[in-house]
Amino acid sequence: MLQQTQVSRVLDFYERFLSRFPDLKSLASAREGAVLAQWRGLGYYARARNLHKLARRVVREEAAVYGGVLPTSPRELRALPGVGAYTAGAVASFAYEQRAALVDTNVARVLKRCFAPALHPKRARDLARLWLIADAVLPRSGRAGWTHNQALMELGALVCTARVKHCGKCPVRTLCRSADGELG
DNA sequence: CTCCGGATCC
DNA sequence: GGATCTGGAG
Repeated sequence: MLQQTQVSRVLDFYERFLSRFPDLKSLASAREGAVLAQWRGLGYYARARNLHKLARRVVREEAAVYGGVLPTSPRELRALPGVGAYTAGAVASFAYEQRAALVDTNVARVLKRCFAPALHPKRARDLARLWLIADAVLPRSGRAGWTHNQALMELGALVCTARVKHCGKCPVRTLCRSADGELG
């Protein structure tokens, strides 16, 4: 749901959706129409269809492989419908505490401003470089990586925002290559 | 690279 | 009015 959609907008849909489909099994046994009905109003309906396919694949078709549970490595997650590089990294890091980098729109902006101001995250070439930076600054352990990734995303969501950045309140302004203000 | 939804920010 | 939002598929 959070793919290209603001958290504040997702919250209500998330609660209602999980109330209707509490786990992968219930989602897999539902009709696609029922899933889309819960999704109505949120937009990007391919996400709903992909999530439904994912549930059926994990629970039914490849139950022998997955055992009804999501895999833990980014590479395996990436192979599932609707799961790209970001979502794979987010699930591996946040759900399973694996050591995995993740670059969403927030992290891309933070890393760009902090380490590589000349890059343009919209270009695939430059985004790939930001992924390399994300991996380079990622702590060794999965547990520390969880905190690190949460911190990067929070920084992007609350301080290093897209429209109005708040460099004066930023904890890493002294090492940021794009920071405003009298401090460098 | 384009398309996909719609609320919200500026 | 345009940009932006915890992207991914065709």
